[in-house]
Amino acid sequence: MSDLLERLRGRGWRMTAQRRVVAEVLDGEHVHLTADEVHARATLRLPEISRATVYNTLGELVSLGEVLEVATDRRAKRYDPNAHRPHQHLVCAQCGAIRDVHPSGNPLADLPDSERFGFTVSDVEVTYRGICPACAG
Amino acid sequence: MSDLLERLRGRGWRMTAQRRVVAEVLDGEHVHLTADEVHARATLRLPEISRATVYNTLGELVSLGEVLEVATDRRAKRYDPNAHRPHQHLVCAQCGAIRDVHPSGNPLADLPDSERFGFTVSDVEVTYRGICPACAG
DNA sequence: ACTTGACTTAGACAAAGTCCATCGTAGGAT
DNA sequence: ATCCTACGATGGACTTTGTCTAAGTCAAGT
Repeated sequence: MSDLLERLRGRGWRMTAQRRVVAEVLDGEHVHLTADEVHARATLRLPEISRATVYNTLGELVSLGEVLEVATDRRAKRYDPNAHRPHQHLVCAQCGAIRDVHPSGNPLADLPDSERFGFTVSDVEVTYRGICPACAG
Repeated sequence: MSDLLERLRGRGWRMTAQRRVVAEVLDGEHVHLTADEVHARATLRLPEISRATVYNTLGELVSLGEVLEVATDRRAKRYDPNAHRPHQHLVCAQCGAIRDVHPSGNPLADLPDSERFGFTVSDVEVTYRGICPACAG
């Protein structure tokens, strides 16, 4: 799926070997990688790529709306390449595994104006927590 | 409200000056403080209290279910003394301010069995994001 | 092919939190 | 009231995750 690369090129993204590799890593595996995991995988293809570049590129992809940042705790942020279809996350409290889920309903609509305290609310993030089948034994 | 201190003592918590001060700081202000903010306030009453002790005590309070940890991004975790009444959070994307909110509806019910992948789902955390009035100018 | 400004790099730096060896003390035992 | 001792506190080193900077490199338009 080099749709991603095409879209980026179409937006005037200057294409470099480093950016291509980072985009391909994210596009290739639909799992939720940390920045360091992206760096590790990128290094396999482009051994000299730097950490800073991986962070910069991930940040750009997030700004462009091509990738979502998922912060479930104070550990490393994870990057979710499934940005085009809205979804929420189901996290195993024991092993940390993450699955994309698609709940019914619109949680934004559940927050009445009287509970918005003057905020301009633009987004809602729902994290379900539980025990995955593997951990439940 | 030294209900908290009473409860802790009743549970066999060994009472020290440091723990009392941390518990009082949390119990006194129903805002969402970071560990460093708790430390700063505790230091006013007990100047020699260490950071490690504040971290340890906060961790114990969380384990005991008296305080909730709120990790909204990769900034510092915040500690929420309002653990007895279920609620969700509204976060300012700019300054990080947090408000408790009470949405209508039950998000747990919005996750159909077909989207649970065999997980035993026990909890859901909803974070609304936006810009607070102060940051909006 | 040249030029230029955007991109990359290594490493220093920073924020938040954890770990550890050692010292101190709360609270039961005497 | 004093003593004991296991539990708690301390400060500093360390770790993890991420940001910043100055200097070098290169993609792409001309």
